[in-house]
Amino acid sequence: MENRLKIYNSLTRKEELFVPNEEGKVGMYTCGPTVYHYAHIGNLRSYIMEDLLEKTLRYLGYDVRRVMNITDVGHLSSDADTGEDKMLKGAKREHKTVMEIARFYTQAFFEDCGKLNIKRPDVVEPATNCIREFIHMITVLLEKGYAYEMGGNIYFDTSRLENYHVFSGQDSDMELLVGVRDDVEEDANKKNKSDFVLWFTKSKFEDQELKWESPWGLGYPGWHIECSCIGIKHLGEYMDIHCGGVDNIFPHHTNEIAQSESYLGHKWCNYWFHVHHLNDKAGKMSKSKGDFLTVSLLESKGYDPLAYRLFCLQSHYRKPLEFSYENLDNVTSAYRKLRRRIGELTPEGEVEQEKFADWKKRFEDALCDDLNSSMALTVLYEMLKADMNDSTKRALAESFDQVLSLDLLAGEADGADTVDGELEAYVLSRIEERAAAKKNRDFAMADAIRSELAEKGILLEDTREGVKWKKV
RNA sequence: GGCGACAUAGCCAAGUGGUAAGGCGUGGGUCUGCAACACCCUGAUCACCAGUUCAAAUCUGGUUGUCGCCUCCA
Repeated sequence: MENRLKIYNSLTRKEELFVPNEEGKVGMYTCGPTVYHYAHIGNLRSYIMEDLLEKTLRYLGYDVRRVMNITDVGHLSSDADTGEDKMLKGAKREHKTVMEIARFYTQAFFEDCGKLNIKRPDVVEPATNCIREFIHMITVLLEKGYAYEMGGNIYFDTSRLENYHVFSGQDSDMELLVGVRDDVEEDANKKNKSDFVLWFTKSKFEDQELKWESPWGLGYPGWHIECSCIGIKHLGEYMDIHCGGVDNIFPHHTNEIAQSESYLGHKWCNYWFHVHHLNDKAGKMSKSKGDFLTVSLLESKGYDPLAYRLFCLQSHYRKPLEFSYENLDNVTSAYRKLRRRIGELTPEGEVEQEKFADWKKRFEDALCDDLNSSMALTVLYEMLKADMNDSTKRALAESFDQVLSLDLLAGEADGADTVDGELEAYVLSRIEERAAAKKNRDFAMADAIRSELAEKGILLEDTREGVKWKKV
């Protein structure tokens, strides 16, 4: 097959033609959530855009295998063995065990993803499932001399690498710059400032719940080792694309590359895909400051989660995006109109194959241009305006939706699905009475019926095709 | 202090050398008993300054502003 997708590669800092290791097949890895709390919509932006990448690859015909880890242990709030494990913090907060917390928030995460039409990765692997693999990898790194033991912990020795800071223009000078931030606590055990922990046995906080036996004593893994291990476990020694939020570039992805390539002895992953942040007026959205915006919160305010998906798709994944309710209102309105418009397409006539192929190509071209989702949406709008029969438009919308995943064909709910038969019969009879009243020009009666139904949550609308109603 | 990104109409946003896509909103109109829907019409010279060029939002240099990373973060 022809490789057409151009994608920005953080590693080379250039847009490149995507060429997988094996023709037609893609091994894709995504850094999953640390399941200590709900995901906020900023976290979810990354997963939406990664979902777009995965679906674009599938749409273009690639056989994609996607792997995601679940961080359920070993993610300290500081890497210097001083912070508290995030999982443990969550458990304390809610008076539950770490495993209960992990299970609960893992499920919550996938529920949120479901609402946003984010496809579940082919493989989802919790870190606690792979302790044996972590130990193996660390053992090999020690044997090869890339790691050392100090003060009870195992560290990766970054001085063994010629090019540790693979992503940035920063190089060894970095050494001088680390620690500029006041709040960075340093671990005296490290030989080099950029070294990082592979395995902890000594922890300053004693109540770490999850510990495993290892050649170096009872302990638990460092944060970075899991993604390397899980990636290699399920995708082999050569990975095509590794995804994550931009904030993962350093130190997480930098460290992943360091340990993976030292372990494997060769280049590991060719393309690095990083999604930029969702900000609010105050800047970067986070769980510790400002509003904690979750999918459930948006729903409770009456927003459709898919309107948020459209909100993300309207923008480019490599641009910071600012969230505000004003913007979301804009998009909600656009989303409602778009669905209604597509829902009104009547599937009559044959699909015009030539035009179908032509518009499909235009849609693919937009996506192939470094996932220009905004342009892809424009293609959708232009397609709807183009000179074609409804069947063709409908078929195209359905096709595009394989990637966009906006439930474009769902149209406006007509109410019948969600309302029981008795109420439906009543509503229909009232609509008839109203029609009769209108015929007699008794508009007072007609309006009275309409407001009575409105109080029951039934909204009426007179369209050219007759009265439409829906329950809200 | 170091590294990096971004700056296009009220809002979101495309466009990387040839006189500014698209969406939402606004205003006007058609339709309608009214409302809603739908449809039509409606808007910017691209942060600022200097330069390169026949030609720049698009290239170069500078200025300003916003944001991110520099061991919690998607």
